[in-house]
Amino acid sequence: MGRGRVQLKRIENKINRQVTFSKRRSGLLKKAREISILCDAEVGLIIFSTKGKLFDYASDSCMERILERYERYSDAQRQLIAPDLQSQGSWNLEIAKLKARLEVLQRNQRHFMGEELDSLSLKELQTLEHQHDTALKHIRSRKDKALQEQNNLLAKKGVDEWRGHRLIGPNPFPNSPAQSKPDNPG
Amino acid sequence: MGRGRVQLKRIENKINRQVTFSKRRSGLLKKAREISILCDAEVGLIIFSTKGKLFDYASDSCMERILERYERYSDAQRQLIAPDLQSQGSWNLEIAKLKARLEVLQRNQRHFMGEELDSLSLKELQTLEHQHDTALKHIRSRKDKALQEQNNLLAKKGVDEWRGHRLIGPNPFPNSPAQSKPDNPG
DNA sequence: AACTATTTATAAGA
DNA sequence: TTCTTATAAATAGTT
Repeated sequence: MGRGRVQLKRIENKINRQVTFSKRRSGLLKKAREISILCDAEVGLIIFSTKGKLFDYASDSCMERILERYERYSDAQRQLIAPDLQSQGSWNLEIAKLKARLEVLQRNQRHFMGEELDSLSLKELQTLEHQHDTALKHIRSRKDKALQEQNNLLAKKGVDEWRGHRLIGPNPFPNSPAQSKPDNPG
Repeated sequence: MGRGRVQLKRIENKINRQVTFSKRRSGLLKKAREISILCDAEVGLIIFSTKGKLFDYASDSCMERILERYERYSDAQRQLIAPDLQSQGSWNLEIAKLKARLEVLQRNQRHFMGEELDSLSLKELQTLEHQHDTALKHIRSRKDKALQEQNNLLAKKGVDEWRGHRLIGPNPFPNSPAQSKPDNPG
């Protein structure tokens, strides 16, 4: 709906993707609200942006109730395989599970930071090294893009200021990183 | 969108309501799918009809994962805003804290793996890059040591076999892996 | 279910 | 981000 058809595939341009997300998000939330009111339906909508920000809508009854109902429904369909092993003492169990997960994650993180490496086998070390290489490639690529964007912005902004002033050289903004930031609207 | 405006209130005619529900439901599900694909967002949509029938959509990762993430997010937020102990006692609080912590760690880990980088600032990217460089140095150093040790072991084994010795039973060279100096024939 | 007159949503541009 | 506008899509009422 707009000036041109759109293919159903990820929008590669980051700016466009962000703008489209913003527009469609509000459209989707609006329609969720409409159907729930017009048709007396219970609706829960959860949206996480790429950046991990949450947007949600829940009809009259709160999201908690809808999710509960959903899980009851799912459970019912799943035929209730596991009965009531968890009722009272489940808190301890859940805490234990969470702690175990935390433990594993923290250990992983230390390894990623290059600590506690003695506990790793040669093969694990090689895997780790490879993961770093891959991650670094992504990070550098993303960083370069960010730099480029910043430079473009600065250049655009700067051109006007330079007109009528002295020109120092062909490239007024050498690739120096985040050091020189003029007014950065935050 | 249709022949006549529609007021945002429950459609009283049952038949109309049912028909509208059916049409709008498919529209809503379609749009949920579109935004998740176009904008690379994680979307979960749950619809219960008046009659209690369930319709839902979840982007790539299953609904379970989205709901989990939603609850982690909510918990984390609630934790930040109101550190209230709920009715059940301190268990909930502890679980909430652990979950919030997990959320942070998992996010970190994704960044370490070179994922979800869009949410990072240029400066954060540079820090991340530097951490990787440091970690890689440690890992490579440790790996090289491990390789050396392995070579030493192999070399020793080779020498023994060369001499026609058979290593059966207890290790004649108790725990001195790195130090071992096989007499070099040469 | 189809059809179609209209209203809405929204892509692109400013 | 916000507004504007041309167009694509969705859908209300009809058949």
